Amino acid sequence: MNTVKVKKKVTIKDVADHANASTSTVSMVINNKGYVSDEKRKDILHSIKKLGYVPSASARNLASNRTNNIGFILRESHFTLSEPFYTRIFLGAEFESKKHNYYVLLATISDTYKKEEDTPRLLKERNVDGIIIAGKVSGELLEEVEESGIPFVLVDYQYKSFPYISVDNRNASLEAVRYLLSKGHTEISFLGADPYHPSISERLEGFQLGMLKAGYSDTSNLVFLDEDDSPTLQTGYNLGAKLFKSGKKPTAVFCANDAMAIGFMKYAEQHKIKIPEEVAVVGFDDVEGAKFSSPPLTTIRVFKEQFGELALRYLTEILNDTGKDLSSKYERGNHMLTVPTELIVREST
Amino acid sequence: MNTVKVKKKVTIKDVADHANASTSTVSMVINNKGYVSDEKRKDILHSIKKLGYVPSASARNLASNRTNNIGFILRESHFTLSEPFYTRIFLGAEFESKKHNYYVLLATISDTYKKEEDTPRLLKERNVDGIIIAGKVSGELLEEVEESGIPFVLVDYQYKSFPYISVDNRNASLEAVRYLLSKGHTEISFLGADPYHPSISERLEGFQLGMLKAGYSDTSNLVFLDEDDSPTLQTGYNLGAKLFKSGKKPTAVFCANDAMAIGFMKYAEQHKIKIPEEVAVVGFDDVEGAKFSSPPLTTIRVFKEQFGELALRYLTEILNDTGKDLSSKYERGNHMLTVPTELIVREST
DNA sequence: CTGTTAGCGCCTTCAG
DNA sequence: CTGAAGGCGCTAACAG
Repeated sequence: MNTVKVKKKVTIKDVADHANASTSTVSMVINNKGYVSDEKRKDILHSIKKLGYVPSASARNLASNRTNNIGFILRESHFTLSEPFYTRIFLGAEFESKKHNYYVLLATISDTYKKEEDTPRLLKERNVDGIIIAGKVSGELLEEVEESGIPFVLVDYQYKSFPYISVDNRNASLEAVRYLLSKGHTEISFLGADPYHPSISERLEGFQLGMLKAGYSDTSNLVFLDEDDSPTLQTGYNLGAKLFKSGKKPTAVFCANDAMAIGFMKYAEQHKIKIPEEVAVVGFDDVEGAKFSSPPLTTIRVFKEQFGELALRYLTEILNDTGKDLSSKYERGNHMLTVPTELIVREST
Repeated sequence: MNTVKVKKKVTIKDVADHANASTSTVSMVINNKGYVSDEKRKDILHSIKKLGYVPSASARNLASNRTNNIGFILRESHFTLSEPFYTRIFLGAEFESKKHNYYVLLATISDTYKKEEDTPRLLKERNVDGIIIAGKVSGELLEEVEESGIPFVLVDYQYKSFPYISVDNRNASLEAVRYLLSKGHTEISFLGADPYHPSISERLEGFQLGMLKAGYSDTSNLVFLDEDDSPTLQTGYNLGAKLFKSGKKPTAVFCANDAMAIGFMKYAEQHKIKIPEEVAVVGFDDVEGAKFSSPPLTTIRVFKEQFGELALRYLTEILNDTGKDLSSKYERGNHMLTVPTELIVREST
């Protein structure tokens, strides 16, 4: 048995006594609710500090029927990716949660999610007030979450008309194209994969829009898509091969993401194609490796932490909905919030 | 305002009524305490399932004065490293936590920790039953945690005589040396940095021990240490330069970690030194990149997830200490648990 | 604007 | 071995 130093727990009652107030007044002060005279409030705050009072989470949760927890659900494989994309999103949420006095509970799910069986404990036990779901996950899980009635938001993924937060892919791509055009490029190729993924198709659309605005209405023979594969290094490499073997000679290539861009550059390097002299390359994401590729990659930076921040803020606003009409604030069509991006120019252009 | 589907909450009382038992009996069944007749237990379990009863965390926490949370404290910079070392440790803890019905609350702290000011909320609010601290963190934080009286354990770090879990560095290094010896190498060099870090010094000791056992008692001129720097790619590169310029001609190099090993191989590649023909290289950690280095690196795999698992299990055992003498189980000297390793042979040897 | 008073849902003695 | 009853610390009406 351990000898544990138990500083006798100080409760709300102790504070009330010390400040000559009632527990309910103290409660109001703590929760910033109702009206308390300035003087009393000051007394109470003083007593709280003096006694070192810290409210018991379980007690207030029990009484108020909240949990003060936000769930963050994520596929395990996404979490351990060496590119800490989702990790940063989580971090953003965790950081923001401090401001709103929530705790973030992380739940990882396997890639082969099975309804019921794999239901995250925090959902089963309803131990959260709201849920953030990051990245592509099983539709079954999403249905379960929706059925639970717990407010939730998707991040970097879309499904049905569920609320979500995404990168402003179209505008970002548009900016990239404008930049390339401004550097004098006109033969610009787009390399993509998994074109049915919303993010990818939006990036393609942004590309097409940018070209269209510059007067290039037909880009079809400049777009290279790998429909079967996902946008990886290898895919970029393969499409690079395909592109050059097709006889096309674009002066610039815009890739659907950094991984593909880096794969493409690898192909170029091995085939003595000089970057940026012969072909300029732009990626998308600004992954850690983009800075260290050779040459360092010009790309569109996505502010990962902001994803998490926004998601958390969105939920807290719903949860503390004081009657303001949130829908007017958020629903522009069924589109939700977008996180900003920034073009980072390095040496590949 | 949302229309929320509220499946009326089913409480322990509902279960008790349904099963013709009292709430306390139900409670006992849930918590596996006391004696309940088999028949009643079966009835109760049946009712629980039938009604879909899930105990309320806050209620039971309030009543039992526990939180059912384990805190996981980690430096933010460690968390977002592109090598998901700590992320995996966290994952291991999270995974194991499910078995013990705990939630894991992650708290990141900045690299410039300031007592009081930066104290993680979960500590301040005492919202955890136990704490896992991963990686090197500020001593101030550690003192605070100790003062709190909350049981804790360090992972991959040591401080004073606080309980910790580490890699079995000595044995692992010993194994690496034995392996190299078995391949006929005798001139084996050790490359290290930050030699005052416990892990590094233990690896060096393992190396020395291995050499000693094989009859090479003096390894001093085979050991290259960078005292000022940490074991990074760059350090490995630099020590490679130093090694070869020193005129030494080892046939094998054992590096304190993979980063250094990869840096060393980069130097070798640039200077046309063939690996493994001229120099065999062994690393330590088995980072993601080890598989993709050229050549793929022979190294010692550390089971990251097990760190988290062990840490969590250690805490739960302390927390549920039923009177068994834990100290006898854990304290071998002040040394604590170690996670196993495995030699992974690839093409660099 | 402040104090009184029920519970929130569960655990835990303590009789029976 | 089982049931009754009190209380964990706080919030939320409701009086005053």
